[in-house]
Amino acid sequence: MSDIFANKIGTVAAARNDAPVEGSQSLRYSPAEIEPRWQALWDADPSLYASEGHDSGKPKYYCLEMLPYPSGALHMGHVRNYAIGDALARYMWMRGHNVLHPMGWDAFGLPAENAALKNNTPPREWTLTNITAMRKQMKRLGLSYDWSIEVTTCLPDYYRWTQWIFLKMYDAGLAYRKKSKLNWCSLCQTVLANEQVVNGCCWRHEDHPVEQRDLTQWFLQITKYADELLDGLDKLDGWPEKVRTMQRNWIGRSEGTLISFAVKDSPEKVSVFTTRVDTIFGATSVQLAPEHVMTKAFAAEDPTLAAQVEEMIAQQKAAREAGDLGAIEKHGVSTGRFAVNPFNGELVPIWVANYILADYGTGAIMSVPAHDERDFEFAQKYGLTIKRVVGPNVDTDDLALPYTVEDEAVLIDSGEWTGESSLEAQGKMATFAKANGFGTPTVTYRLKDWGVSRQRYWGTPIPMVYCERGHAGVEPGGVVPLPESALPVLLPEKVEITQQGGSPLGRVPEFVNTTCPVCGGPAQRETDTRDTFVDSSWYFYRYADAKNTTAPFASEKANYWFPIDQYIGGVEHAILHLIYSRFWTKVMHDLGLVADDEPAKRLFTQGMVVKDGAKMSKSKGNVVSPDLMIERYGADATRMYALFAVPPDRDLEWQEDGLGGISRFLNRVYRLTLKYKDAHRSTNTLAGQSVAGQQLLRKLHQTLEKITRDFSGRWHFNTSISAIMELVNEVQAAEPAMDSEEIPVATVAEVFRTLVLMLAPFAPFFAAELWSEIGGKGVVFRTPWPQADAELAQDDEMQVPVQINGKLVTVVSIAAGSEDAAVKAAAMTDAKVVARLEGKVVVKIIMVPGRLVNVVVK
RNA sequence: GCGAAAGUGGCGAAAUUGGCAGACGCACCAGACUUAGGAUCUGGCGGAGCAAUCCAUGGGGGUUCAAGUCCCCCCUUUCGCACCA
Repeated sequence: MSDIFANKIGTVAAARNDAPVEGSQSLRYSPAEIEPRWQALWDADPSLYASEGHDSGKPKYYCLEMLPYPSGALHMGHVRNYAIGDALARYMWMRGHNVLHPMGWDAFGLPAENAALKNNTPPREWTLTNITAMRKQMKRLGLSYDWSIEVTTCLPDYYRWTQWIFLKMYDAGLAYRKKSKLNWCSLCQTVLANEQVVNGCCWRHEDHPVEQRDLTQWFLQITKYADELLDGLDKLDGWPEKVRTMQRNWIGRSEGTLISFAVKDSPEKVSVFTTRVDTIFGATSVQLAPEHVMTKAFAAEDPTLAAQVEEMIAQQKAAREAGDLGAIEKHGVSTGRFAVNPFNGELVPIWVANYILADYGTGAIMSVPAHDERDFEFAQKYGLTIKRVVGPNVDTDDLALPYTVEDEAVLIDSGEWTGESSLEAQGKMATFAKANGFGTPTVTYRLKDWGVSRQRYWGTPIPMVYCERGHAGVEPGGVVPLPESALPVLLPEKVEITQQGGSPLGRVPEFVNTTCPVCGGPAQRETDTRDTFVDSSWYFYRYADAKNTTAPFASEKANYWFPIDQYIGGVEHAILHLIYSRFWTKVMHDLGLVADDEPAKRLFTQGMVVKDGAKMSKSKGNVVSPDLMIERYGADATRMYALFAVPPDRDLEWQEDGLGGISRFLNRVYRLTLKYKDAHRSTNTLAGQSVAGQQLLRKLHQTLEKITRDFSGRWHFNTSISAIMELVNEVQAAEPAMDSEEIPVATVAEVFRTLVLMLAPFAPFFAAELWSEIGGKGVVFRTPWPQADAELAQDDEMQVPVQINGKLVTVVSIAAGSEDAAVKAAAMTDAKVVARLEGKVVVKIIMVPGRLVNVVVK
């Protein structure tokens, strides 16, 4: 490839018509001329960014940035994300890796339908047009994606396999249909997963509260993997702690006990979930959620209670809609009924309370006011009994309540368990409850199964039909999965999209009406489509084998590339995409499709791009267009600025003036490189080295060391780039010495060659241009990364600060590697030090080898 | 309320292990060159002071020969969670 490429370089360079005047101070590099020229060249060679075979002998490296939604235009957040990924991918190539660096489109979703309504353009057309525009922008930015394996989730060659995996999940019992209460966004006209509800509002409409609706929907059984998802987090030490914590909280695993309380004068029992069974002797009431079945049963016999519960539910709904659930005051109402504490036979009143969540645990609790803050608050309000049963020791009298400590606490007034430690009692009492048939140790999760049905058009059709008449094993109207041979279930093109409720596909008879694949009788297709987060849960596997027409991918190919070595994206996906795709990977692992059970070894979440202190958004009017920046300063400068301004994990405050600085820097490099380009052709390599030459080489190798270290470690590209700037400042200062050849020509050549290579990951067009100018062989970003020479980087002198009582007095210069005694002598004989020591008594002298001398005086 | 991260010049920031606070860049100031340019080059640029020197990393305490960095308390900002029994 490189030979062909070198020829192309020659052709283009020769064809250029604006050869700059060498040595001119006003020489300016023109990104507008350089960048499109190289872009055209790269675009014409699809093999340029393609990964090599598995037998390439190189270590593999899978570098992945999160795929965008094709909204129509890249924003600065994208540019930043991709600039980071691209620098890394190019660097890994130069370090001799076989790199997979793909890009695709998360192309299903509601905005396409909204656009269709607004502009009367079909979603498919709108989406594909946007993809074309954004792909062009990415190319303009010079991003090194392998476009031959591009993945577009809304095309049948992709969603066919999303359907296929769904069928596998159905077979494995992981996909099921159930009626339940679901979050409904009236603006989106569809249900939402729990993960898509933010502060009680829709994730797409931040100020619009979701409603609860009873619907029959498809679910994926992510809860089956709750423990695996949780335990897996411990091994993901290449993920930010913040993301791991968010996922742990989201999963919300909680170990406890189910305790069954008998209801007085009733055959019914009420089951409560508690993590503190050790406090059960202090239970002074049972609290039911307003939506609890027993609440309903009691209310049915008691109109007053029914009205009160009704009001409670209404109030809660209002609070949710005001987006202020947290502020709602606890209140409740007694049912007049009693439950029996199975541990001591005590009768406790049954209440209904608004702070009991219907969908967590059993929707009922035992209330222990002395040892739970919420129960305490509630009991105080209603004057319920507060009975203390745990304390630091058995004799404690005065104790501030509620007392919620469980480590180092012991039980009081708790029958045969009195005096036991809380933690031990928890185990023993659960066992006792189980042995006596009124309790079970239980684990509860906050995580709920993932509702994936959406009442929208622009999504992956669900490959299921409902057999009208039914047949053996299937009742009339029952679910029948389609066979693999029926895939893909194509999304019909001509669909009227309206804002009215119900799935748009339901209004397309040709789609709905079909035949049952088992009995051949009439059947109706499922008309909901799937949540787009399903599409993006496995897209990165498809890159490994994007053209496969007989399977989602060949396992052998996926197993070569996975896990992803570095995944880069925004933190906003911490518990959406990133938990779904972990789940999906575990499922595919269990289905035998992939070897690993985690998709990505390392995750990096970059900071936001902000302007005037706020996230860029159209509504705030503070959006900076990448296209405009490229026009003004070029893609290289724009990308480099995004990396230079701030470390990649922090928020970036966009300041266009800073971009001007990068542009000037590149200009300087351009002028200098061209001025000395003849050095690369010089045959005069015999000249000896001079002090000035040695100094320049030292700086060069120090810079190289630093950048190499930054790439493998902290990714502080801002300091990598400032190190290159420092180097260039020194090169510029050395101009006279280079002109006079005091610095040998061979050294000049080495400096510029290395400089261009170091710039290649950050400014690819620019580096390619200069590489061709200095006669570099092959493609610059496939050229091996230069090796830093530790010996050349070694300083021959060191600057040792000298302090008196910790305050800096002077800095002494001394030969590098000098003995401590010599450094001490140099410090103590320094004129400034001598003057300051006059009349003082030296108590001791602290020597930090190679770093500092501190003289402690009295 | 709970949890996490952060707070350093006019601005973005740097300081790898407790060891010269402010690298690099922006803005600004002065100068040079000029067929005036949003070009380039040179120098300056935390505060006070003529200077020696002193003060300074959100505030207050502490540990240490030495603290932006470690410990304690407080303030502010951002993010996440928010009755999860």
